[in-house]
Amino acid sequence: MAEISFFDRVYEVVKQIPEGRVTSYGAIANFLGASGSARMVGWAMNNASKMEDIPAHRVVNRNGLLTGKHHFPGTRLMEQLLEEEGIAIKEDKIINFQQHFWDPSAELHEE
DNA sequence: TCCATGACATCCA
DNA sequence: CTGGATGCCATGG
Repeated sequence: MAEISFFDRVYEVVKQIPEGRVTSYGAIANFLGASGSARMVGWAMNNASKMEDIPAHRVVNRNGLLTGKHHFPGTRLMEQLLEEEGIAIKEDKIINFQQHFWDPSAELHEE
C-alpha cells in the first residue's frame, strides 16, 4: 500500500528543480535528512532513469561533475540538456556550478 | 540473515 | 591530482 520509498522522496525533489538549476546528491540526501546516504539518491536516479518526469541531468555530484552522464543514453546528452538550459559544461563539469546550484533545503521546505 | 552493489561524500597518503 | 579506504543507507540475491 503506497509505501513511500526513499526514491519517491528523491523524485519529488528532483522534479521540483527549476530549469537552469542543478543540485547535488548530497544536498538532496541532506534535505531528506539522510546526509551520507547520497548513494541512495544516485541509486534512486538509476531507477528514475526510466521516469520521464525525472530531470536526472540536473542532478550532479558535489563537485558539479557530471558523474551520471555515463548512465544517459548517448555520451553528451546530459551536458547537452544542461547547456540547453543555459548551463555551461567544461570537461564534464559544470562551470559556475555554485551559481547554478539549487539547494532544496534552502529553496524548499519540509512537507 | 549475510553478502554484494550503488549516478556519493569525506578523509588520508 | 590520483588512488585507496571508510561511512552511510537501501535494495536484491
